Amino acid sequence: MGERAHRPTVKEVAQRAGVSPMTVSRTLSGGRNVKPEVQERVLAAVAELGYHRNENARSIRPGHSSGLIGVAITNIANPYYGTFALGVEEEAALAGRRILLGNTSEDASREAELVGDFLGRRVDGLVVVPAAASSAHLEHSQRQGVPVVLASRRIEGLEADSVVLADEDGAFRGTIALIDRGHTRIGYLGNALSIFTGARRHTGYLRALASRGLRADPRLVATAQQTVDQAREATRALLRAENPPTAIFCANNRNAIGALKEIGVQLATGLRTADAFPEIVSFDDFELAELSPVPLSVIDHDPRELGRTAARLLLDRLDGGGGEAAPREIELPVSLRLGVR
Amino acid sequence: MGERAHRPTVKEVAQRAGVSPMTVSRTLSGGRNVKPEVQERVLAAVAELGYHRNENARSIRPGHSSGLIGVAITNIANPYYGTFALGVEEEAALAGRRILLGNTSEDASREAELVGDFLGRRVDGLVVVPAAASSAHLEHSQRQGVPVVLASRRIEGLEADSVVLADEDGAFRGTIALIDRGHTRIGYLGNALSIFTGARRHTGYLRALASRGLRADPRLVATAQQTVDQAREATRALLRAENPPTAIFCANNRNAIGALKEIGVQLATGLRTADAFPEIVSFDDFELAELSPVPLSVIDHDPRELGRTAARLLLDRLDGGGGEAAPREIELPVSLRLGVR
DNA sequence: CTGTTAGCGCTTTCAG
DNA sequence: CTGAAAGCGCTAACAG
Repeated sequence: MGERAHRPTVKEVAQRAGVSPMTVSRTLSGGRNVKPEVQERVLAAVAELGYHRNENARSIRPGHSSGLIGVAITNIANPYYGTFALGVEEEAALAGRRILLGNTSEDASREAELVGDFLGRRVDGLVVVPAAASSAHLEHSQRQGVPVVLASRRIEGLEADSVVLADEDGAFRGTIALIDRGHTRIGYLGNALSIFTGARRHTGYLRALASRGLRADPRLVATAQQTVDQAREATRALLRAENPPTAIFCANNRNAIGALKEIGVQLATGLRTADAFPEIVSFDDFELAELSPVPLSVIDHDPRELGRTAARLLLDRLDGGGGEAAPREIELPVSLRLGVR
Repeated sequence: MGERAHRPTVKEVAQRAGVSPMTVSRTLSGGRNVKPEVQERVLAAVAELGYHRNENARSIRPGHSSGLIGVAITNIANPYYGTFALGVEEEAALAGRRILLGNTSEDASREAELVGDFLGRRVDGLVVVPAAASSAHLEHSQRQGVPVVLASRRIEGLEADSVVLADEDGAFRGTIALIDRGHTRIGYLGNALSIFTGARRHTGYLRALASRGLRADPRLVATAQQTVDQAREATRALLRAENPPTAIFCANNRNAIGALKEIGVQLATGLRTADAFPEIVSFDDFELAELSPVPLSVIDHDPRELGRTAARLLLDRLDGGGGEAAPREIELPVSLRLGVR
């Protein structure tokens, strides 16, 4: 397999083409001031040897950059973030850049480590879905001239470009939709309020209730679920309550999927019919939403576009010369799709 | 934001600590042969300046490697591959390595480009879900001493470590299960037969039919769907056929989800009841499978484990000294989960 | 225990 | 149009 474990260098290419390393370098950088026939010889040597410029060596020269973008997300396995990463990757690839991907598992110290590592690899910039509100490591990055773009979540007090969703607006409208359909006991399943989106969506939910003169019942609110299984468990608890909700607002797809799974399983026992179970609104669309056994509406948005936008914000700052411009804060709209099922 | 756009170097740290660059270097590499009190001074300077070793500069020194693993997958947006990437990332992180991620969109030339770029960045190795059977660029990588691990799909004639699923076995068992439930007209939805998994799963399906004396009806076989929407379309065509199938074998999650969506939508019209629709077997589990409106069985496996295994094969070759060992070909078992719904 | 020298692969001067 | 020299940030190897 790796018999001839050797990566050719400029020198070897030069030797083979009978020129100096500089001529090879020039040829590979566009060929300005190199006789066409010499270029041909160089290119031939490159092909024969299978030469690839060492980008790491290039990147240590002053002025040159690594062409790398560090991407730190909280959970690649969530298709939402996978799609987000795809958006970043696409846009980065268009600008000739590559992404370094790391998973933080929603862990702040892991994120700090990751950022440190990224800086060591001389990334040109960072796209981060922050795991927590701590920002020392991100400020550090900025101070070294490595811009940071926050995606999906902002951090209080950190001056950085950011792109987030209209969380509160979406949650508000979704909850209002439930109230309009006659519900007054509306449960809430979301992630921790300490998380940016968690807090904003919860606020939207509360504001909707208040705007219609409804009082929130804290016993119907669960905000600690990170996984589908935890969401199922929370749903089970909600359904077992004395006076269970007739509708549930799910603040993200993990929770909506957990709720629907639990409802599906309980339905399969045949003890109760579908209309005995709560109607659902989900922040985040997800696959097979249309198979929901209960009425379902979805607050829809495009994670890929979120990724693209984050990348574009970063690339603008890197290539667009706007290195010192004021932070841009973008809020992407969401759309309410009623009665997906 | 980037006011003091400056990344400190060893020299500056050395100066600040009143030592030579070598002492800084030694301290950062474990501190062998450096007086503890001097180490402290160095570490203090590092912290004050926010110094990070330039990994790119380190990696050009002989013997040192980049610590990067190039990962080329066909579609990050598919949660299956997202989870796969997570597995690779996890295992790489345990070995102190980072992943460079690229998306090929199932496009062979894009894959070749990506591999070239990865080589330029001096990755230690490659994990590839090959988009096509072409392997020149991968052999090239191996020749330069950069090992390649193939995941999910193998390439005929390429000597490389690989980890794939028991595609044929799974498809065989899934199809047999349908036959055992009395079905004789069994449709097939899969991706192109030119794709490794496509061919293997199709073979398993055919072999199952043949083993029970059933003849495959080519009009019930569709093998060109890459997306959920294409799968829906294909399902619609199948259901509209003169003598429609009473069961469908779906060779991947895109196709199963498309089929279930189409069935769900048709059911919602109320023209026919659920038992008028075909029973489904899906190769690949997926979220909300339990909400299927028709009986569903699943050929289950763990993409994260696939990713971990691929990474481990690569790391073994890199760190385990087994640089020249014969290629290892792993086939992960799959499990048939009958009656998920 | 610490510093000096040299050179990794590359490219920006500066001379031809 | 082409090459020689110098140095990017870092660390083996060799003094001391």
